Amino acid sequence: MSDIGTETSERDAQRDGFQAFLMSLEARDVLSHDERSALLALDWRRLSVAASREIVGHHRHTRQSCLLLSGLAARAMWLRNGERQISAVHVPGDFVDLHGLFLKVLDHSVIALTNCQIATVDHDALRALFEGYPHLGRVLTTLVAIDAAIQRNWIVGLGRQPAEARLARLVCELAVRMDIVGLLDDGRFPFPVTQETLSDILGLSLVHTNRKLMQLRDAGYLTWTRGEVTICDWEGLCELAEFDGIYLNRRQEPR
Amino acid sequence: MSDIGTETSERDAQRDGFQAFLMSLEARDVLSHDERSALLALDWRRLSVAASREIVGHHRHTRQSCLLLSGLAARAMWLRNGERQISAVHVPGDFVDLHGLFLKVLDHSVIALTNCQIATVDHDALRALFEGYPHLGRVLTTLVAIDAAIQRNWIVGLGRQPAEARLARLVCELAVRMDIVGLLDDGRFPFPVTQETLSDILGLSLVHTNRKLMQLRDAGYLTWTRGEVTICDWEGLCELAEFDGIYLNRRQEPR
DNA sequence: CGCTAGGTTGAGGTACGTCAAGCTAAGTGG
DNA sequence: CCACTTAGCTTGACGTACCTCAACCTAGCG
Repeated sequence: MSDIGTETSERDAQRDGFQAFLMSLEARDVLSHDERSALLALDWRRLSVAASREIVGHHRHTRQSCLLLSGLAARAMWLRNGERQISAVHVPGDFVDLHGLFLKVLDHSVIALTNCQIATVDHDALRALFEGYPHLGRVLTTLVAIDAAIQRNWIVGLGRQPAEARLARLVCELAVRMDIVGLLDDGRFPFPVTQETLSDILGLSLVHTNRKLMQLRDAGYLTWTRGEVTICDWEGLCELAEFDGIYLNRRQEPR
Repeated sequence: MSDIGTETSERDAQRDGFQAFLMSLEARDVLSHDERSALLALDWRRLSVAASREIVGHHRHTRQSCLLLSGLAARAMWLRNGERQISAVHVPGDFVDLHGLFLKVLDHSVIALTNCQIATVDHDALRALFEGYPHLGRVLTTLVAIDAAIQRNWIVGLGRQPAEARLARLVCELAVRMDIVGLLDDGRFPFPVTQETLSDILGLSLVHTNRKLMQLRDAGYLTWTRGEVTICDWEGLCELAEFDGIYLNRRQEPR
């Protein structure tokens, strides 16, 4: 393909939903024009997934990874008694199972929390990209490492924080992640999930989740209506959650 | 250096404590002779760290990563009130902060749970290794991804399992990880940590940890004396913990 | 106008936390 | 060889954060 052709396809790709992904990458390091082009020139396959459908199945051998273009998704694991724990929430721009490139078999499912637009790419192509563009490979691997850092943070919340602080922590984290991909608008971001889903994120019962959520609302920290969270007291929330966003690595650094 | 020289240094390195690391890698994929040599030929710097000292500090810019040759270590994070949550336990052969190569700044400390032998290596050297040996780089990155898979498993335990099952899960996981690096001997492995440390791993109080531990002992699942865990009923423990070791990726696969 | 999914509220139970004490074994100084 | 100390383990009593069950309420929607 000619230079002009590449340019066009890059612009197309951006217009069509890769913006969040690029913002996520460029929040962590500077990408060269070549790197961006190579990334977008991969053979992405687009799909729509309806809310609550499975995006990636667990315990299956994977040959491709999946990028979330729009919508919300989550990693879910089930216990024998039917209880569910969500171990990650994915926002647009997240490469939801890039770790599948290394693990081959996943121990969890990825489910769509809302209607989602996704783009998948073959592992073979990704491996070639990593070899051809080592720096780009490192930036992508950084995403995997940030993902793990987020999980560490959840472990602290689940292990040592009471329900209210845990909830506050989640809201703080999501706000920053949404901001990174341009979806935070004046302290407001979309989060159209049920309180049942929320309770599976926080490791709480539905009833308790509801009570603590109302408590945060009544105390003036936030509002949460019609699938949208509005943060009213950012400082207060951070204080309550003991939130320090440093682990989200929002710094352009040579990686 | 000549071939013979390399051979010798490789053998020396192995004799001196890299066995666990190599076993951990080779449990996940086949390494070529070249790859093994290149890995061991890095400029490793050896250190001893006394129990309960810090191995890696948090919030500092790191320029090197640290391999655990012998002993036990843990990732720890503290809350304002002084409570501690441990988000990972490291066994010999673990590359305790390989993710630092990508993150640059860590959000946690790594502390020695026992006296430890460690070996550090510069990030520059690692980056060069990743570029020169892409496949080896992928195997190393697989370790980061497995580390994250372990964390996901902890999230499920912390969020949805009662204390007893959570404890059982930890024991199952450690047994398999110890086995991978050759430290499991007939269902027995060394784990000389206090119950206070254990409670910080499980997100429980010391007293409750003690009671549940005794319960597991009394029920004949295991013994835990003089810093050694002996599993008496592997099937039963797995059943109780709902443990499925698949997430530890103990399979030689092309990565 | 009735149905349904999701949110809210109340009452009572339980797993876990806290406080406080006693126990045990290993180390230390006389 | 015997106090004495100390770190870690064990036990009891009691408090609380969270869970369960069971309603009821509300807003959308056919």
